[in-house]
Amino acid sequence: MAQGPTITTIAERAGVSIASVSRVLNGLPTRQETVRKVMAAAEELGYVRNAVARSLKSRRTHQVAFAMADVGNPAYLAMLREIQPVLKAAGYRLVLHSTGAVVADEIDVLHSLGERYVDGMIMVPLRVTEAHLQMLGAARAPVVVIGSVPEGTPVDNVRADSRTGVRLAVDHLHALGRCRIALVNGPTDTVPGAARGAAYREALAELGLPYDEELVEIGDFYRAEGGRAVAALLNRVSDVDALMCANDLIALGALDVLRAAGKRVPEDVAVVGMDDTDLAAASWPSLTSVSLGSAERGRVAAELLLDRLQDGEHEPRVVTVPPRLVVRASTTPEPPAVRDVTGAAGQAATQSRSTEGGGTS
Amino acid sequence: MAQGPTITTIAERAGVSIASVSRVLNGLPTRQETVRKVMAAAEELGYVRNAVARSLKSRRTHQVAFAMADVGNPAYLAMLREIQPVLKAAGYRLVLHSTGAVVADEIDVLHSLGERYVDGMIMVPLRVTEAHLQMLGAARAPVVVIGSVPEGTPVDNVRADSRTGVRLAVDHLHALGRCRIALVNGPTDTVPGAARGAAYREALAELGLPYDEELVEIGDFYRAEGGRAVAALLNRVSDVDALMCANDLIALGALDVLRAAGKRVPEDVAVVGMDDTDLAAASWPSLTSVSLGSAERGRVAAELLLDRLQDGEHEPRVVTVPPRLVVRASTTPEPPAVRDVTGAAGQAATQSRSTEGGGTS
DNA sequence: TTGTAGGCGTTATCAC
DNA sequence: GTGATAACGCCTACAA
Repeated sequence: MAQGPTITTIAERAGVSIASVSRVLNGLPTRQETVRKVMAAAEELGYVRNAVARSLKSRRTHQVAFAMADVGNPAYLAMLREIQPVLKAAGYRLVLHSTGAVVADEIDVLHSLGERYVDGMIMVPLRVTEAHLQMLGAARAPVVVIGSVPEGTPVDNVRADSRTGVRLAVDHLHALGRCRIALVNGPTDTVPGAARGAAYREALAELGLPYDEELVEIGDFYRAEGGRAVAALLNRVSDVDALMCANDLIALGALDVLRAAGKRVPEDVAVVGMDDTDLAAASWPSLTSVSLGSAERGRVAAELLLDRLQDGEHEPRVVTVPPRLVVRASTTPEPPAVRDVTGAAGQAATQSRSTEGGGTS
Repeated sequence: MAQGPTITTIAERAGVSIASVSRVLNGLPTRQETVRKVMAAAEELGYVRNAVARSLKSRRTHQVAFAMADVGNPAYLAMLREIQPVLKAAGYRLVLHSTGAVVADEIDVLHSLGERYVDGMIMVPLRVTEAHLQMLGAARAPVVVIGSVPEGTPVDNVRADSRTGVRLAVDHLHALGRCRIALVNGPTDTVPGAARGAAYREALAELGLPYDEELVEIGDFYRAEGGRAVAALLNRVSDVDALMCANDLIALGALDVLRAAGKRVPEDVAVVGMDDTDLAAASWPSLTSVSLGSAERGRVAAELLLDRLQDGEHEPRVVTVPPRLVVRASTTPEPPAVRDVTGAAGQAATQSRSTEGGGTS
């Protein structure tokens, strides 16, 4: 781990100036003889260009940050899986930020954008506060936000359509003859929690079903918490025949609790999750879930950012990714060979790439 | 997105030299009056220090790279989830590299270490070639390898114990009265594939069971491939009563195929996976799996790297993480409340943190 | 074609 | 205490 060689070292070794070395290294027109000498010296010394020095000069790091609440969340991982190859193909490295659910940390990450160690950022805020908007307005590098921001925020924005998503699910349950459809939600002060709560209410109204507060339970977006919430719900209301869960983890918790309680799924209680993560297809029974296009949102975000990194100046763009209902065993006893129902008529085919494996020694 | 202010801008604004600005910013002893002026100017200008320039000077980027074959692989993700918080707590950012299964890409990543855009690296090579060893020997920054490298390789090394892991699984199956235990493996020219193949053979020998080539099927480490391999196997051999799968994805594929073939799991065929990913607990039936301590290996690797980044020079260290058999429904009809069997007597409690959730709008 | 020199934004070593 | 000034490693006018 000795001190690595620099262009100066090479210059001395080759008996030329550092300017010539730089030229050769960058493929600028140079005499053959010089090229040979420099290349030889570089080779012998095992020279590798210093990316930091180069960035200082060029003002480009070829790095992009991805900031989300939690690396362990399968929905974010689905985004990550799409973002990574897109950026890599364009010659960018991906820097990960896991902020926890702490708003201050998100602001901090946004602040650190100013340190210029990345050329841009993709961010999935859990809550969007005034402080967020202020930082976004003052950002010194392009930012793409996954999740809705108010009109006029000067960043590109990739949205899911929770509203339609929840409606697809509720319609599906209703069509199966379910009338006591409960909502198991996460905290309502989060962006997704709020959206899904409102959408649930709307969907019921559209179907002419009454909104019953008894049928709404707030927990958190985790499996254990979801289970607890469902237990509380069942304890309170006895005639629930369907659970609309605000994400897949909650839904898995629901399955755990229902099984323990001796309820059959879907005969006694049908269950729908959200995000359509890998866990949905693997669960027991397999889980009907609303895909909000995590993978596609990630891919689109990466593409928007790359575009912005190249061109620079357009108006802020907003892209909304349509949801899809993926029907599995938790709502229909005989899973109909994975039927898909698309939310927006004939929209972009959200190709959720199959999870790949690989051993580890 | 105007040109950001630098210490020079601040110096002018505050009417002092850049040296003083730097001192104030770094908390070095300075007169109160000067401190005030500089802070005020910095505040007004919204100054954020340039990480690149700072790195050039300090020769530290406060970044660490994590390189693996595929961001989509749950085993690597388990590592990632542990690595990230450890590094973050120590003030490091994580740069992700997904190399695909391509050896050349791994070498390339190792090469890029020389660009000094990170202070160190954690790598999980799928194969370990001569080229790998050469690059590792010449590395200009500390590297920790997850997966076995030959004695004498000058890097810290965190290993799983496939051998014991496979033995735990095979013993378990044998104890359940299974005698025709098949192996569904991934490519045998990979580190894990080779290790698991050899371990299977050993485990049978120890139990006095015959090694039957008919019972070994090679596919790949993915769900679909695993399914195909199992189909081929069942087609060839009719009396298989247990499947030892080289990872969880293969095992899930096996469950798919067995179900389609009308075989009951575990009554007709017992199934064991490896890596104990989130998918194992969520699957249908839930999957008995050998945990090779992905999470712990990640955490240990991060700690070794941090230690090396601070101190610098010790001898290369080797840490082996013990496997655990996690028994679930795919081998015992009545899952015994998730019984754990530890591979090494009373070893470090591999605390596999429960996957956390979170909604996304 | 090639070399000299200045600058990217910081930090750190000097004299003052 | 503070202010010039020299690095850090690279790129690039501009001159030769």
